Amino acid sequence: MKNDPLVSIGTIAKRTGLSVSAIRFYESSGLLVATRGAGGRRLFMRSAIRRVSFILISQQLGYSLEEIKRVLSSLPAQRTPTKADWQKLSRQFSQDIDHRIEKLSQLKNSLSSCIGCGCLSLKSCALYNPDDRAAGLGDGPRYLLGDLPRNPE
Amino acid sequence: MKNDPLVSIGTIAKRTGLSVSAIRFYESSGLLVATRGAGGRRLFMRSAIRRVSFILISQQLGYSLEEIKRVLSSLPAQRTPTKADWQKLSRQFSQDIDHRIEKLSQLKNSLSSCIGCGCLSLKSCALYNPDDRAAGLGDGPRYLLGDLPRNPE
DNA sequence: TTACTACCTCAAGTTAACTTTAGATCAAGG
DNA sequence: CCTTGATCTAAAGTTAACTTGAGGTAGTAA
Repeated sequence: MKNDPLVSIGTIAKRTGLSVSAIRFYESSGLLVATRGAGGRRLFMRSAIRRVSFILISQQLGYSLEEIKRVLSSLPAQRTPTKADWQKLSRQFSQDIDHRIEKLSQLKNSLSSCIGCGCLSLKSCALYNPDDRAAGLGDGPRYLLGDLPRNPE
Repeated sequence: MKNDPLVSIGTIAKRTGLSVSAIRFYESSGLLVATRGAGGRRLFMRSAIRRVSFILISQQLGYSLEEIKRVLSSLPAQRTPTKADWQKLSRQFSQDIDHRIEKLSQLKNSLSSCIGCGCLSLKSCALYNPDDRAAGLGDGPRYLLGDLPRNPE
């Protein structure tokens, strides 16, 4: 049993720290695949544990389940993914992490120049108005960090 | 009007890129304070723009509105915050950013050692089982990255 | 005067990511 | 044989963070 290639939902839950219901939910959303055994019970390949791990890490990086699903769809659902399969995802992941680190560094820099300026002068604060330090122009919308808007009104 | 100390909700919306309804929502949740003018219209201090900026940035860092509210509660709600007021928050923020950068770097390291190991051997993968590289012990739950669980079942 | 446009309130709707509840099945242990 | 524990399904509930809708007021432009 210990080395059975197919494991129960409870095992996945214990090994990943997730709830059984969450794993059921992941399966029903198509993030995981399971065959069925006696009495309709889900049977997962052991590699599903790794898949769940990947999902959890991705979530911490801020990906939605939909996005994760898209990324994971490049993995073979049927056979156990190979080294090369994971390597591809990992490289992509690594780049994304670099991206995030860079964004955070930028944010930190903006923040310290903001401390410098005292965060009081709206016209010169780098955090408030990053593209427009020298300008003092009109008063249209100014987005923060350059990656909004999110405004549909 | 341009330098009026009190501004309309529409102005806040334009300057922050947020929707009017979101700002209304923030006020009703206690994240922003407004007085009322003619016909019950909200009047915000100009400093509310900065406050909203702070909220947006914090959200990008993954804080919930509740947490942000807690942090912002250390700012004076009535008078316009001073340089020192913002500096305190900024320093705290900076530390948090450092923290996140460090976590991401760790993640990236784990990831590359995982590429090294091929992500196939569950017993030796650093990402899968960071605390337990040498061990090969029993099969209790193993959490990722050391900061779960989130499992209430 | 008639349109706009910006604003108001209150209630209900939305989406993501799960959890909870209720009622049923099934294998193993005492 | 009976109970316990793990599992199942289907449907409804939950929380955060907003948006949308309905119906109304108020000031400004043609």
